[in-house]
Order: sequence, then structure tokens, then C-alpha cells
Amino acid sequence: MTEDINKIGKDLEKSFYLRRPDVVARNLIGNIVLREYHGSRIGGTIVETEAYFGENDEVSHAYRGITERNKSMFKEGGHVYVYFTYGMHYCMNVVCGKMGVGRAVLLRAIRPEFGIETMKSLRKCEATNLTNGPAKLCQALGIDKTLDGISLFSGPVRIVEGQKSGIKIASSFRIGVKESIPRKARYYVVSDEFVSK
DNA sequence: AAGAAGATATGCT
DNA sequence: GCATATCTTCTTA
Repeated sequence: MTEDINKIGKDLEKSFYLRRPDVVARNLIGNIVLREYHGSRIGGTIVETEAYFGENDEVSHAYRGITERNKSMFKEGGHVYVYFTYGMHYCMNVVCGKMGVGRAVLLRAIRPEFGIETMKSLRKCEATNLTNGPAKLCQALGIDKTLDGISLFSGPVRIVEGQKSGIKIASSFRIGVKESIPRKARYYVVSDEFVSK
């Protein structure tokens, strides 16, 4: 599996994740999420992310400290934080920074590229609506609570270098939260049809 | 022990 | 645009 993934792209360096979440969020755009799913590989290029801080960020799950639910958000950068919400949805984050700081980047949308048929069957819908939202993307990639806390370097979920030339990245305020920090922490590819609405 | 809210998606009006 | 599904986790008593 490792060899095949390297044909698509190299794993991002560990040091990539040991930075501020807004920096990681912006630089994740254009890279590729890969999910090993029942022997096949599915995934695509990241086109939309949001940064969540720990302290000074009221809406972050990490704001009130470590709990059973959010404990993997406090791991070292390069791990995965998956949480369950609204009684039916999973969302996936990439943890960043040093161990214990509780910072992460929410993956909000990807461009479906690998294993599109598999993703369609997981989502039961068509390609334009496959992965343009944080919970949709998790459903399409078969991501659930069992993947919470895993490493991006050894498990069934990887992030590898993608082709970044020719894309325009813009920022805005985050979606779906009462904005508490005067900072545009959402990053997305300009005029990409797979960005969430 | 109980209640409220939630980093959402979908379907209907 | 708004209601609703649906259930885990945290907060408060």
C-alpha cells in the first residue's frame, strides 16, 4: 500500500503539521486525502478547510479543555480527530501543533478523484454532491469514530502532496459557528465546484 | 440524573 | 428558507 500511495504523492512531512492551524489549513489546500477502504483506495484533492484554535477560540471543541470526546484533538500534529454530531454525522479534522495544544483543521470539502464509484455507493448520490461538506466527505470516505485518533503516517487515512499550481486560494469566516475570533480561518479554492455552499 | 445544544445534511414549502 | 432527523457529549443541579 505504501508503494502505491507514493505513486500518487509523497506523505506530507511531519513538520508540516507542527504549525499554527491557520497555516496548516491554508497549506492543506491542493493536497490529497487518501483512504484505504476494503482494499481499494478512495479520496481526492482538498479544496476547503477551516482552522480551529484551542485557547481564545470559543467555538473550538478544545476551548474548554480535554474531554473524552475531544481527547485526540490534543495529540501531536499529524493525527486525525473524528467527532460525531447532530445524531448522524461525522466530521474529520487534522490535528496540528505540539501535543497538548488542542488545535486542528476541519476538512470541509474535497474534489472526488479516486474511487468515485465507491464513494457514490457510500453516499448514494451523484458526483457533484459527493464530498462538498464536512459530513458528506466523511460519509463518502467511510470515515467514522473508529478512525478517531489514528496517525496520518501509518493508518488507512493518509494525506499526500498534490498538484498546487494554478489554483487560487481565498479565505473567509468560518461556516456554521458563531464567529468568536476576528480572523478569517476558512480557506477554499476560488470558483471550484466542489467547495461547500 | 436530566436537559440542552451541536464545526450538518436533506427535503419540503 | 426553514424544519427536522437523531443521539452523543457536556453542563448543571
